[in-house]
Amino acid sequence: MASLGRERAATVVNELIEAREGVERLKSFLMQLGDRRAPWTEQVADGVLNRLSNVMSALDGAAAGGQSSDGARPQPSASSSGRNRRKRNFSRRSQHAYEQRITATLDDGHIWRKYGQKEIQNSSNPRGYFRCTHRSDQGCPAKRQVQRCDADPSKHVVTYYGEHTCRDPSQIVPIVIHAAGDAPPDGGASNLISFALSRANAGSNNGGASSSQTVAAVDGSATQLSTSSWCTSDDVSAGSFMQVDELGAVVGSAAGVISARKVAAGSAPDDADTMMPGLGGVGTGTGAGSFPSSPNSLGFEVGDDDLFRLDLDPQLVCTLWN
DNA sequence: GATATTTGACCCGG
DNA sequence: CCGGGTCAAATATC
Repeated sequence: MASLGRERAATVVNELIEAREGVERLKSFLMQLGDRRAPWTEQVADGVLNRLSNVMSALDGAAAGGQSSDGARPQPSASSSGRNRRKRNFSRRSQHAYEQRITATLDDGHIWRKYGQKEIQNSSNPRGYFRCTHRSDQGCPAKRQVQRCDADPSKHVVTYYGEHTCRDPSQIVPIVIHAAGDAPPDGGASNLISFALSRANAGSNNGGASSSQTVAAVDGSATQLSTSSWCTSDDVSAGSFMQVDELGAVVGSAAGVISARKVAAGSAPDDADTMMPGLGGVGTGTGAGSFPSSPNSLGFEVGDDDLFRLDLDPQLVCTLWN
C-alpha cells in the first residue's frame, strides 16, 4: 500500500513539474505582451509557482519513502462527538519571519483573517494567528502573528510571514468593457468588468489623488468617485476605470443589488484577548477597509480572465464613460 | 444564508 | 515529550 502511495506521489510530482513549466511559459508569454497588467500577471504566476513548489516538495517527501502520515492517523469517526478525530494533512510553517514590528495599531494596509489563538509560554498574552483574507480566493500566502506586548500592553508585536501575492484592493481597477451591440431591448446593458492592477496606483502617485468626480446615479443621487484610480480620457480605448469598491457603491445605489459586506473596522474594542483583524489603514467604514474579500461578494459573476459580468443601467454606463 | 471568529483537537519539529 | 502552529466544527455576526 505504501509503495503504491509513493508511486502515485511520484506521478503527481511529475505532473506538477509539467504544470509548473507551463505556468512559467505562460508567464513569460504574458510578460512579453507588455500589457499594463504585467505586474499582476507576474504576481499571480509567482503565487501559482510557489504553491506548486510547495505541493511538489510535500509530495516529494512522500514519494521518497516518507510514510504518508494518513495511514497511521486514526480515521475520522462519524460517531465521535464534535470536532475530534479529523483527518488532516497540513504542512508545517517553514517560512521565516521577514518582518517584525511593534505597533500600537493592527492596521497595516491588509485585511487579515484570524485562524487561531494560542496561549504562549512565558507570556501573559495570547498570540493571535492571522492569514491574508485573500488566501482562499487568490492563494495569498501572507500570514502574521499578533501578540500584545508584555511590557507595554498598548502595543502589539506583529510578526509577518510570507509576502502578499494578492492584489491589494486599492490597486484593483476594474476595466469596464463595452459589450457593443449587445444591449437588450429593455435598455439594460451587459458589460464585463476586469479586475486588474492599476498601473497608476501600483506605481508612483501620479497626482490627481485629491480631485474627485461626481457621477450621477440613475436614481438621481450622486456618488463621489475619487479620480485617484481613474485613467485619463486618453485611455478610454481600454475602457473606463474606477476602483471596485467605488463601483460597488455606484452600482449598489443604482441597482440596489450589491451590498458590500461591512468588515469590522479599526474601532474594534481594544481587548487584549479579542484581536480584531487588521484592516487597510484607511479610514473607517469606507475605502479598502470595507472592501470585500473577493469581487464575488460584490455579487459579480466571475468569468474567465478577471472578467466579471455586470448589468449596468445604460444611463449610468454613460456617465462612467464620459 | 454567507462570512468571520472562537476554540479544542491535531500535528510536527526540536 | 512539549510547545507552538494549524485545522476545522461550532458559534457569532451581519
